[in-house]
Amino acid sequence: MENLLPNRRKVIDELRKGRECASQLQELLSKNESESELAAENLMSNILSSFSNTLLVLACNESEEVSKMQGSWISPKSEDSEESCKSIYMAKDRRGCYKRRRSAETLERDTPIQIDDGHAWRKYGQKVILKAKFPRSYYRCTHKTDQNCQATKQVQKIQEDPTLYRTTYYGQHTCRNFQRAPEIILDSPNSPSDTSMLLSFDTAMSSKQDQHPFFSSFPSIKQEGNHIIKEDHIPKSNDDYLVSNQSSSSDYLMSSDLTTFQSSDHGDVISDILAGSIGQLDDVLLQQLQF
DNA sequence: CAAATTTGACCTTA
DNA sequence: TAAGGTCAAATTTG
Repeated sequence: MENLLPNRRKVIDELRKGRECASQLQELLSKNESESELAAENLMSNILSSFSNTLLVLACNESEEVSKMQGSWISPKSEDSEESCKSIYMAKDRRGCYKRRRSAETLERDTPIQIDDGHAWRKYGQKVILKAKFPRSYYRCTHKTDQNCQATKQVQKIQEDPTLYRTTYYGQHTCRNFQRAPEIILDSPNSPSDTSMLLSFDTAMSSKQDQHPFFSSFPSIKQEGNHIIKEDHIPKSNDDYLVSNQSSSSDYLMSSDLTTFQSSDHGDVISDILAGSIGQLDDVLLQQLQF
């Protein structure tokens, strides 16, 4: 719990300065057209992202409530939340008897690499999306068959920033996965995320099942499809053309607790920030940091 | 050999 | 009808 840095404020300050500089530099670079500058500009984007994400993480520690939704989560349920239940008819008994997306419980998140969210996923499709540079991959829970777990997710590389993947989660995990947790549980500092459940207001979506609808609190050892922990390269299952030799530092995003994603208004704010340009980050984020 | 991925066909929705 | 989501046979992987 007390993992707050003693001089956290200073850190934030420094980060802020750094990001400000990076921001200015980016501005400068954007005025030139040469190719090398384009590359540099791209780099700047990444640097800015790092700053921003770090600030977010720090902001997470600020308060428990805030922490849960801010782990770089993006836009809670964007779907057509209103008319979601308009097409209930499930077709013939044939192959395409799948119904449309079940509920509006969706969640997006951008991560530097394909993050391991602690669940076992099985890839079941990949599509080229119109006007999108990168294909979209479809995953369902590995336990769809044996436990009828309905959770799915889609992963797609973000066009504006190919170093990031946008993952959209649908449905909740109803599966119980016993095999992957044990060894990691030893590490206690994470466990408060369980108690955080108690803070969750929306009993609506937590219907007696797993406490973390989309994620478990712990990183898993392996994940099908996209293992992020493997040694030298990231598998190109999603046909990533880029090298993305990111560090494995994505762990900092792991503590997110979904249960709050629709209960807070911060979620929207943050999502807008991250989804859009990072330049606006200062205003809102720093407000939330309010130091 | 079982489980995971790939990939084109099939299905639904707008 | 086009675009996106899913299925499932073929293929790959461990």
